[in-house]
Amino acid sequence: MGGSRLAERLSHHVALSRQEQDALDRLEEQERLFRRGAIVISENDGARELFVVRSGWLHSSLNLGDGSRQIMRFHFQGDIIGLPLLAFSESPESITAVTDVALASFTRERVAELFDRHPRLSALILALSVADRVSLADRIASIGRTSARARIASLICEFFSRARILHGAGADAMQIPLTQEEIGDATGLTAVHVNRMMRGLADDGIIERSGHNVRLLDERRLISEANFTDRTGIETDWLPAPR
Amino acid sequence: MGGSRLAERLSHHVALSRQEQDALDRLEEQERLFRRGAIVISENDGARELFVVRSGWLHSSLNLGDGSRQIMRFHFQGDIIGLPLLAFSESPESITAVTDVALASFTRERVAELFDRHPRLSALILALSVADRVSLADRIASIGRTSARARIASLICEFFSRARILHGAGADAMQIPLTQEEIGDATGLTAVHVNRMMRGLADDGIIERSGHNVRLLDERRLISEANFTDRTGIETDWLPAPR
DNA sequence: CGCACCTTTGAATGAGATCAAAGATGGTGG
DNA sequence: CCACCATCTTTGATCTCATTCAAAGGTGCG
Repeated sequence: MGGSRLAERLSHHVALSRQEQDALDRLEEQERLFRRGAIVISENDGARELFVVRSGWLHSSLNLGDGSRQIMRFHFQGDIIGLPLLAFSESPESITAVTDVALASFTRERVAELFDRHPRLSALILALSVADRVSLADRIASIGRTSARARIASLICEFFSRARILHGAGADAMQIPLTQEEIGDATGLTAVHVNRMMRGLADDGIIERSGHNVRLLDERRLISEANFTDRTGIETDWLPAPR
Repeated sequence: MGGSRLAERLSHHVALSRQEQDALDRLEEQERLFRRGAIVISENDGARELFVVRSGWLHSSLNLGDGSRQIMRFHFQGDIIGLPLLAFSESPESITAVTDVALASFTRERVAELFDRHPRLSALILALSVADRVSLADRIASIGRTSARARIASLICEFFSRARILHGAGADAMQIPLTQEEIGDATGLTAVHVNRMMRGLADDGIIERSGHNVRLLDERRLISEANFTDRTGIETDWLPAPR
């Protein structure tokens, strides 16, 4: 089963005290499995729990009235999902499992306890949430002000950058278990146009594709076409003392 | 000078203890003024302080390589700005004063103190930050999946909804001190097209314009065309006990 | 009063959407 | 193990919404 995935994530940034480690372990006592395609939290549902991703890919999305969908963000191991529950009783977004996933669930009362007892962890969670917000802002700029090709390039950059946190820095190839429709829903494009753009990137020798595997051939060019900025490192020197 | 604007904002949601009130007042000891157009925080600058907006409008934006700009979010009285400083040493975004503004500045060490001493305020700040994130997500859906007309409508809805928190629920008219270029930069459109869409909304009897004043004539229709969801109320029953 | 900036309108262009249909892939049950 | 069916990818043709380019009015501030 292994320890807390959130603790793993946080310990990339600070050395956790034993008490902090324990508190985080307790958050992940409840493990739940969902199949590929399962809806973990449904838009406008009274959500009751938050989750930490233990393994797998998910996305959060918004369904527009006319049947179209916007995917806001993808979630990986160590991510906290369902944070909107801290502000709203009905979930503003749907969370869907992209692959089979294992999640650890906990209530917001657990979060209250954490804030009460562990100021440093609380501040760190705020910092992560702020970093997440900045990524969303980057996505807005990508969708609002760049070409279809740049949006696809940017999404690929983001996937590599986030995968490298989990699986080491070197990798130049990875599985992206998404359909072109999902990529379109994340970038504000149609599946057809996603296909043309990905083909374009491959034809120009920037990436190589086979099935859902993507290899970077010219990473520098991809980054520059995407206008991509890596936002993985976060600042921790200001945090309050651990308990 | 008056008390803390952040305290005012938070007291819409919970009754603050005397100690909490005092802690927030201390955050806003330093008042600073900026003229319309001034850049408060510049992208890629080593930012050193956070701010609470005491009065005026600002926006945060990202400048793309090719000279285009994306405005992520507008900020009003009681908003905390510069939160990215909690995660990044260099600001990922620029903050610009849209009107003359008064800001209260404080350091992240003050935030650390707050987390150490006031778990309920900390949790509340996280909740506000999460609510802000949800608004950004709504904006992504608007830009990624809706027509130019709907994006403009949605922005107008957001302005009214936020203005009503500050100035009472009834208002059906307000000043929107933005140029059409700024509206375009926020919605991912060109100024020319913003003009056409606003004219369209006015021609169809949905809004009425004179100068920068906008009056709602058919609010229901505006909301429905915009696919707008109001996200102003936030949940507070889960928060830890006050100190 | 004059100049800079903003708004408005028109005409031409273009990026991405839509519609349609032919391959490829893969999971399921027989 | 393989055949079948649903789903996904790929490609072509056409259309449309928003951009671009251009230029004529407004507005307000110094």
